Amino acid sequence: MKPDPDILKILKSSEFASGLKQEKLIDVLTQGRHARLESDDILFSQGDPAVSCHLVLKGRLKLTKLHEQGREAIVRYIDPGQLTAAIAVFKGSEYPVTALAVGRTEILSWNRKIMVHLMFKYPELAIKLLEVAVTRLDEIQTRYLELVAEQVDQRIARTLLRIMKHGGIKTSAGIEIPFPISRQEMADYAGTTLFTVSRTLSVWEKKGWIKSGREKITITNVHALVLFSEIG
Amino acid sequence: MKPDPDILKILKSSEFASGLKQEKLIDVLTQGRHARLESDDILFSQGDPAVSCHLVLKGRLKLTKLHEQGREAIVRYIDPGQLTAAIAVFKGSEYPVTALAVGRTEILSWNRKIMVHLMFKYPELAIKLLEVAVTRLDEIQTRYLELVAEQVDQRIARTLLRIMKHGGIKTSAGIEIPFPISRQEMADYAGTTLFTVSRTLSVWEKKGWIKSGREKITITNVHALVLFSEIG
DNA sequence: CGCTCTATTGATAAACCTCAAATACAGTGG
DNA sequence: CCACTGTATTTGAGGTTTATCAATAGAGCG
Repeated sequence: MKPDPDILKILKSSEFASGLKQEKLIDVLTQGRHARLESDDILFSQGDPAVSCHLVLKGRLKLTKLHEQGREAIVRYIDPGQLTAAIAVFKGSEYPVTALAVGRTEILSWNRKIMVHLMFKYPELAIKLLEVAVTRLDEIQTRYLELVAEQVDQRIARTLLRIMKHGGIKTSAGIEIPFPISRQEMADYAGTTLFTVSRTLSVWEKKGWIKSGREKITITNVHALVLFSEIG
Repeated sequence: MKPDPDILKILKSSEFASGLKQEKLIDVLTQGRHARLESDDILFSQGDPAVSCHLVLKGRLKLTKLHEQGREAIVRYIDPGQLTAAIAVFKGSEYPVTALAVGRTEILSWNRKIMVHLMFKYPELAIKLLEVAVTRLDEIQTRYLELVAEQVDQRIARTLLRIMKHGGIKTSAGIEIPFPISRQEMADYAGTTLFTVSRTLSVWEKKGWIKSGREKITITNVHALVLFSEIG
């Protein structure tokens, strides 16, 4: 079976397998399983037995975690070249989050058995994976601290900037979020309510920092927003 | 150099090296560096270059993360047999947290070079380390969600139960926390203020769920507390 | 016994959530 | 092209939770 050169290219520059030699990359690639997801497809659900790791090739995954009493938190987005569900490397676990496709999304997946096999074959892969896990750990710890220490509007600013980094595109008007994002989603990401998000965005719009519409946001003054996210 | 049999035993049952064969364990042990810390000694500080991983042999480490605007969060405690600072396996990073000894504490440390060498030599070590990182990730994600979704008193209940699990000891009166823990520390762990913790504990004391004194807590009704932590 | 550090408690205020109602927007089918 | 329908969003009022501040009490230590 010939490896798809496009996929190989993404794999090569991914956080998971960058640095590996060509032949190893091809081996890793051919042992994975390629899949396409439609928008809002659920790749896996919180509580399912964790069987596979997934690398995003195109599109985006949204990881959410649900609390018994109804509230939902967005854990993070997984962009092209990023890996998720490293937990699948260990048996007996369940996915702690739900993964949902944001727009049409392509992924490459490896099940546990293959993953463990690959890691014993190429220890550098295990180290890469470890690096991914540690990075994720650092990020969520930072967000945890922000949640404890900062006020809502500051957190909303950080949220908006994070979403921006996860795929904002430059336009003449500023930096635009290219996928639909509701106030509710922003609230789930920032740990607040859609009302508070709405109010806060209104204020920023009056200040000229952003332009927003229905499920659409353009940041017109990144600098001001960054400053605010850091100083409050 | 002969390995200390006591340390070998702890290493053998640790989350980091359990499952390894004796000779490998000895190899891992002898490449580590043993150190003793006095109470409140700082092992490493947030922002320091991350050079070593540490396994706690005796005692306990408290990991805290500091926010610019003064507030501090307790990220977790590291108990005997547990490992911390996996980040040290990668170059160019800094410790994202501060580690402080709670009581006299003994540790076994490996620097980055040795760690990477060991992981290439024994890939199962890399997988173990990955498992540790993933477990930590899951824990902090859960706490993140709790912080978003639950009220203070519920979080304080969870905090107390977590501290209990990290080394509570059974006495005739109930389960006692054997190391001094202030209201401020509980607040830093639960993401609130010492005043709110004090008030909440007072209420529980009146209900007969706990007995508390200066930097000392005994849980007399675990069941009630567990129930409350889950239902609110 | 006095000093210092921790804890308690009360009063007050700020931040933020909840709920309700009105409004804007996008897509659909006539 | 336009009315219609279902969401998404905005905005206001009011209430709750929890932080903040201040003052007091208690515990341990030399």
